[in-house]
Amino acid sequence: MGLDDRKLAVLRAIVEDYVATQEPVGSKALVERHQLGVSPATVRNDMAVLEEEGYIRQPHTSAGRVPTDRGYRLFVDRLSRVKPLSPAERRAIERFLVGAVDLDDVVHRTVRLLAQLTRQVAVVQYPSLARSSVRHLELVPISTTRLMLVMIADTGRVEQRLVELPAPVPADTVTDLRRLVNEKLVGSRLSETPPLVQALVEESAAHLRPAMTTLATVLLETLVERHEERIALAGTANLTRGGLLDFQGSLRPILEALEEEVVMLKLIGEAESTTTRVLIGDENEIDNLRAASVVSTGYGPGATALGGLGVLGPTRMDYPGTIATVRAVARYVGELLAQN
Amino acid sequence: MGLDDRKLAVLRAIVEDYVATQEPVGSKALVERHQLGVSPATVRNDMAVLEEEGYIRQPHTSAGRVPTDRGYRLFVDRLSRVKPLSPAERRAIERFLVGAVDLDDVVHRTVRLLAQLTRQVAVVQYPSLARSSVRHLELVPISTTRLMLVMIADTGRVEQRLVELPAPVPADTVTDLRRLVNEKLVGSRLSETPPLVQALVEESAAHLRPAMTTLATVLLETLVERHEERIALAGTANLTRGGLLDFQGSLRPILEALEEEVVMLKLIGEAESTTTRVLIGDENEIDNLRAASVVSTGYGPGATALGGLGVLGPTRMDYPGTIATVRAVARYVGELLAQN
DNA sequence: GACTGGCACTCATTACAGTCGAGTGCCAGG
DNA sequence: CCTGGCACTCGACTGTAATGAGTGCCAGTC
Repeated sequence: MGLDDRKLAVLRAIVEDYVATQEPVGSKALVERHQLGVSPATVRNDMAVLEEEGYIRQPHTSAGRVPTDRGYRLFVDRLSRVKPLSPAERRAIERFLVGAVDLDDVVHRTVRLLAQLTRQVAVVQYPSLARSSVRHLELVPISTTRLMLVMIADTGRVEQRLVELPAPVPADTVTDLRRLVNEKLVGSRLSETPPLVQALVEESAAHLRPAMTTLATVLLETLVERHEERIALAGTANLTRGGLLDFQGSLRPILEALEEEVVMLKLIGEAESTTTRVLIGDENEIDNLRAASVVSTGYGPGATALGGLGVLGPTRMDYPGTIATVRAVARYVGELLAQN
Repeated sequence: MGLDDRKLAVLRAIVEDYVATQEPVGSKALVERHQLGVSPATVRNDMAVLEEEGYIRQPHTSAGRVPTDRGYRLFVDRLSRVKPLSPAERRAIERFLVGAVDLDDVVHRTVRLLAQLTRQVAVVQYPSLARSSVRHLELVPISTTRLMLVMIADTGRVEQRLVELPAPVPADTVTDLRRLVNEKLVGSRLSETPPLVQALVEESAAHLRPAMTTLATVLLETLVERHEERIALAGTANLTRGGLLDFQGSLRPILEALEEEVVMLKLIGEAESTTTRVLIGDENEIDNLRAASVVSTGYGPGATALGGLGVLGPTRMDYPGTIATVRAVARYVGELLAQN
């Protein structure tokens, strides 16, 4: 497959023009707008090759060319230069994230910021519980047979669960329970707690045993096993930009996918590290998103990811700009969380 | 304005047919589907009157009639009979809400349930902080100069805030602070706390004074004053049902409005009681929602509302069914929260 | 006075034909 | 290997005609 430099330049030009104008681009328009130094006819020949190789296609015979998913892929991998953020964007990021009062606030601000900067749909995963460690456990008596268990993670996440005790327990028993679980569990990663919890139950004094057992069950079942991951969304209105040309006419499948937390988590939460991933069109494993592209990355202090974030938009998107923005936001959020 | 019984029957028939078919309804079709006992010509005369009074209109001269917002209003106020829930729906509600592990879970399940049953966009407000009372306050030391303040409300809501202390405080000071704030504030409604907090600061011993002051500031500023209200959304994909006929072609304004928490809160969170409100089309004060209708109600254990919930859909919606569902879900949620 | 059948009229929708032009593929020549 | 030229394709647009659902009105009937 002989893709010489000029053919690549043509592909790049096609992608850039198409992203900008949203209209199929013809050979004549190309040579006018880009300094390719050759005639339209030559470009046409190059286009024919590019089409044969599957990088571009014609919507209909008498129309210009449009990049295929494969074309975008090549563009992203080899043709796009990193686009540095504008000072304005840089400032926007900083300004947006100061003054956040709690984790919820940080996440909400982040997702809105991301949606605003990229003008696409933004998704931010809350710091994963599985990768957090326990900072404090609190037991608040609701009644004599009910406790509220509150877990505070080092990332700032707070989860609460109602615990129905098998028998009434006096206040000082609650105090004992609280002391014990904190002594044993504080500081350890949530994924490492099961044996510790087990030990807690076995070592606990007889009068604490029943309460401790139910407590342990709630802890393991609702916090560790089905480690609740959460996400925040913003910018769905951006899906309507570009008329209904993007997403082949219907927003339905996209909106459906966005509402499935599980799906979204799979999409942006899989990353263990802070590398950036780009999924273009049908590279997507989720059928509903075959007409969309996703740019995602992990964020966290250092190179390990606490969670993922990303944006979703039409395959016809400004990849260099989007990638730069997603990375920048992730870095800022990572720093912000590291401060806590 | 002589709207005799038959004219009202005609209006009802028009609304019902139009909601069902989504197409302008003509005089002939009407007499065929409903037992009106008169000829099409007579119906036409009635229609002419209804149109003159502004209850229906013609999209174009040679088309059938479509209800206006005013027509829907009359229908809702005087013509619709309450539609009892089907046993299947009743069961769905019960099944959906058991097994919720915490407040977040309750809210998420509720909003999804509502979206599913009504096949529209559902909005659920978290129990309002302003109307909650304090169940417990916890202070977790992060470092010697940082505390995490965790407030647990009687509704199950948990809020956390970071407190930056002016000077390092030893552990037993934190214990003192914790005891003091709990003694003073537990049990009181959040809206009543300001004087209590004020008193706390003034009465506190000299060595606690500085820490207590900042603590009080955080409490008042981030929890009481800008009482953070939160909402959950679901079912946005339902906006795309009915093609793009509803919402006059663009989902844009609707999606934008849905993302503005403030707007949504105003829409569904204003109700102080558990009465049901129906806003039809341009009765809506929010411009973006002039093409939509909203059915909302307050929910809570008794007649006072802890928060609001509702659905948003096209003006052409099944009002009786939607109203019944919204009420039923609100009642169940109210009961569920009362159990905590 | 209220209802009805009949009839002329309106107008969105659909189908069809024709024109236009952007863009292509191919080829012969430099 | 590149280029100018040329025939060709086909979507977009325009204009016209046919279709038919639905109406408003009127004269006649109960």
